[in-house]
Amino acid sequence: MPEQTKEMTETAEKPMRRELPKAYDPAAIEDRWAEFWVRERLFHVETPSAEELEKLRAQGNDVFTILLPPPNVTGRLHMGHMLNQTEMDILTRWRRMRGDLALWLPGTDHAGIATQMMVERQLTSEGTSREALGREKFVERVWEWKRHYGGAILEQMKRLGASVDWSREYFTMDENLSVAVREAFVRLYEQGLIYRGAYIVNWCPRCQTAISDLEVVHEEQTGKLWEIRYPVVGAENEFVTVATTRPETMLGDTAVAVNPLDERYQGLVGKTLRLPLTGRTIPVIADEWVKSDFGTGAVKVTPAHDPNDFAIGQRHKLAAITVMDETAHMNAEAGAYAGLDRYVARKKVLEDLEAQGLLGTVREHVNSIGKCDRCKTVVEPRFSTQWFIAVNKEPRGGGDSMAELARKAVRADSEGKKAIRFTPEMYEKVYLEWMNNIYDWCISRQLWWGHRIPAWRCAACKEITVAREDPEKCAHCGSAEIKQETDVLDTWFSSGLLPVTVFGWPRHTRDLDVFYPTQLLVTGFDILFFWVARMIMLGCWFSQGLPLEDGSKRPLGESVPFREVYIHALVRDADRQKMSKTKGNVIDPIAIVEQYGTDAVRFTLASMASPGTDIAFSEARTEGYRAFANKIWNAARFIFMNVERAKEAGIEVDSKALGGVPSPGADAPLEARWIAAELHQTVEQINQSLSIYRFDDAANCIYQFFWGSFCDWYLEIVKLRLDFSTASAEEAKAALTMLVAVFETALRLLSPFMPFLTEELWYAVYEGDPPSKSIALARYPAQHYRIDVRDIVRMHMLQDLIRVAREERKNRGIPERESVPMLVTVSSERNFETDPNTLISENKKIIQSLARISAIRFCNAGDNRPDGVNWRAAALADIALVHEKTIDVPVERERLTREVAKLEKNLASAERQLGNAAFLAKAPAAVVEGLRKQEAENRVLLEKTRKALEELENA
RNA sequence: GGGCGGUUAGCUCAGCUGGUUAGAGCGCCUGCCUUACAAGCAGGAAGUCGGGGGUUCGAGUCCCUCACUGCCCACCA
Repeated sequence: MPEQTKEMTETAEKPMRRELPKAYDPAAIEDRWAEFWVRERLFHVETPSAEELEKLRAQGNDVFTILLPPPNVTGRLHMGHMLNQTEMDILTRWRRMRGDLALWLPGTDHAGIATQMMVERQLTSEGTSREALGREKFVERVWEWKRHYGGAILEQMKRLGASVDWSREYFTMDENLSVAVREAFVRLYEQGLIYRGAYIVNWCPRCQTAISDLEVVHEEQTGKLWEIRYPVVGAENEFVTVATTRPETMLGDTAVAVNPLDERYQGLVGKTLRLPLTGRTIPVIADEWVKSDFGTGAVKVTPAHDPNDFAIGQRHKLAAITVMDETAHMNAEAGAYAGLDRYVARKKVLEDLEAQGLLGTVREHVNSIGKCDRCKTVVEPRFSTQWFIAVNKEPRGGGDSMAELARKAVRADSEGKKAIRFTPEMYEKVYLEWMNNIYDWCISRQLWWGHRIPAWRCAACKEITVAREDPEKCAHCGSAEIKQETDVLDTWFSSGLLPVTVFGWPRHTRDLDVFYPTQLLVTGFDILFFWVARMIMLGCWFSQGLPLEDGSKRPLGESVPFREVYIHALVRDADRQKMSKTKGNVIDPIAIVEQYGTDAVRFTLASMASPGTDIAFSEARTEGYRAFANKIWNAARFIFMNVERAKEAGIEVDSKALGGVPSPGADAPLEARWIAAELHQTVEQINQSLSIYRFDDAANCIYQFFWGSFCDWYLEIVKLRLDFSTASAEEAKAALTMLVAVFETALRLLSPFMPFLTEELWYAVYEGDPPSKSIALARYPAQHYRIDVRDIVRMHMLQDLIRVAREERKNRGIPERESVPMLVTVSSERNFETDPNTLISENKKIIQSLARISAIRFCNAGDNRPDGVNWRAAALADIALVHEKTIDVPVERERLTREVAKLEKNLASAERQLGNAAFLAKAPAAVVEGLRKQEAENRVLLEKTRKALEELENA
């Protein structure tokens, strides 16, 4: 650790001296600030009283609540988290600085399967197992693990400076949240919307639990389609040939189905077949689901192992024979195959069929197979008893189903208003499409880690008792022989309730009144259905019963869990590949942060976060933004250096000028009025961009302002004003004050994007004693200075003149350090807001300094215009540099020729349009006018350039 | 099988409801250690906006079509 850093750490409160190191070293400051923000509870939000709230609203502000999508307790921070958090932090800091009551709520999710797997792995390495421990001990063990390692990701988040209210941190298995989850379950059960039943569900044989449709990922695979001949009973040489991709399941067949209209099988329906390898007999049935043109047109029906077959089985009252156990090994029903893994059994079944001559044609066949999202094991459809939420069922007594309510929340109402707005809007359609086709949600999981289902089964009457408090006896027959359901709830059930439960639901709390609905949800599309959709369903459902503050019934618009959803992109690697552990291309944000600094990484993500496109994270970009941070740092060094120098000369910056938005008067020099105008435009644009989640626009805008305008031009010009040998004390003081004020404003503007750097420099601006504890609590700049566009035009003219002069210097090979005289002929043909002569004279020093000109001589009206100089046309005037070195004729010829060609092309296009009567008649006046002006300018420029080329040839 | 995106400079991406000569960063070329910054400064080269057709006074922008590419959803054995 460098000496200075060490010293800073020791005096953490007021560490900012003005002797800043030459290069910005984020590592030297970031930890200190991250810790400071947490320790000082800077982002803690006290629930406001009614009066406070009223006051807040009276000033045009409001409550801004945002919920952190809770990462898994098992999680480590990845780039996706960092993008997500950066966006939320930018918005939260921005809203907070604008005066809103900004509450960002953090927490973690218990993540049922993931966490259980983690601990089970640990147990395995210790030579024991979940089963050996028993349920109670195992759960205690998971809690222990959670206490130990569960905070990792939030610690990383603290380090990144996320401005969340840590005092409100929650965990989805906290006591109060568990009570709420149980309440929600009981209510839904009482409303008849949670039911228990035996159906085919997706089963992961490795995790040994049911999983929902969403947790199954489909993959295309080339497999085989086998034809198997089933002999017809009573007709020795007759067969029905079925086609299947899963021959091993034939052991559980209870029928063969054909389409009722299929002529090939007309006579067979109703007949009996002998199921090979088992000897069982099964009927041939007719069902319209069967497609005659697929395979052989005859389908084996295995109700216990396929959802379609299950449906057929229901229609035809077929038995369901389960031939596999929960680990996907064949069970006793599979006879000789019992104990075999499903794929081993498949091989054996095929061999045996082959041996009996019952195997027909084998074809290649592409189909998609479902795999467990978590462990990629092939999912086995399994017939089992599970708990479901009836999302499409209307509640007793009428009303909308959960799904319908969730659709209404997103669809525009009759007045075109939407209770929840998606950005990008496209996701609204995706969401509705899904919600339109939603099936009942399987919420039971055969795990030990999670919210245990509050249902008890009576041994005596077999009835189920669901209760808020653990019951002692059966609610139906009074028997004490009751046992609690062993299953736990899907993790997403509890996280789907978060928007209400974090504020104390089911109790009607003041927090709910104040903070619900939350304003915004920022998340990736990957959990649109898992979480976003479930929150909308459950949030709308349960909050409808909560009256508003004034006691009135809560309308849908106030029932939604959030008013807006911003869906961000996926972070990919530099080659647009999805980051994954197996590919080994995962970029660890912490490693990048350590290398470039948090601010640079945040800025990278923000600047690349344009809606709709994935982010190909490139380190080159981050390197660029580290340079940007360094640029800001050095601008600060320059400013502080001048502040100190001025102090020595008895000039003090007027500190009253700081904290607002600089607004120079009409008597201020051009560059001051110009930079103020630019700053104000930047402020306006950033506020606008952030309000529509255009982080990229906002970031680019401030980058452009700070580097392109403030550093490249304003700082260079202001050096002149701070030169005490030529500038008056008054002039210097005004310039310095303006300089510091613009810089201070820029820091506040930049703060949501780069909180660390700006905090450090902001403290330094105020010599360690700023007006508030943190820049994050200062006011965000707002646009209110009346910009004079003419100042911007004037400055652009000067800049253009300087650029042309610089270019000419290069062309003539004038050494960088040498100053040369410049001749100027003002173009009287063109019309400017200010007389060009005046503009140039008044800003002579600027031109001289920035273009390294020793003296400017006006050669207007053709007088004293010397021969042998090379005239160049700038917008404001023609200029020539006096230098003995001759120009490089071939190079200059090429340049001029190119220039002429370009101008000719432009002119031709303008002329063509202006000669078009239809254009003149139909185009708006401003467009025509603009084109005319441009045409005139082009004509003059072309003439001059042609002449220059001619002179070059003659010389 | 449905649906939704994307295709603009060598690379990564902007370009709002069609309007004057299509932008940025990185990279590249040239010259500079100019007393804030070589993580810098100054200057420069570079695009027939995926192909084709249409609407329009005017198309990167709207429509049709084709190609390539990515993603989401789906119970065809």
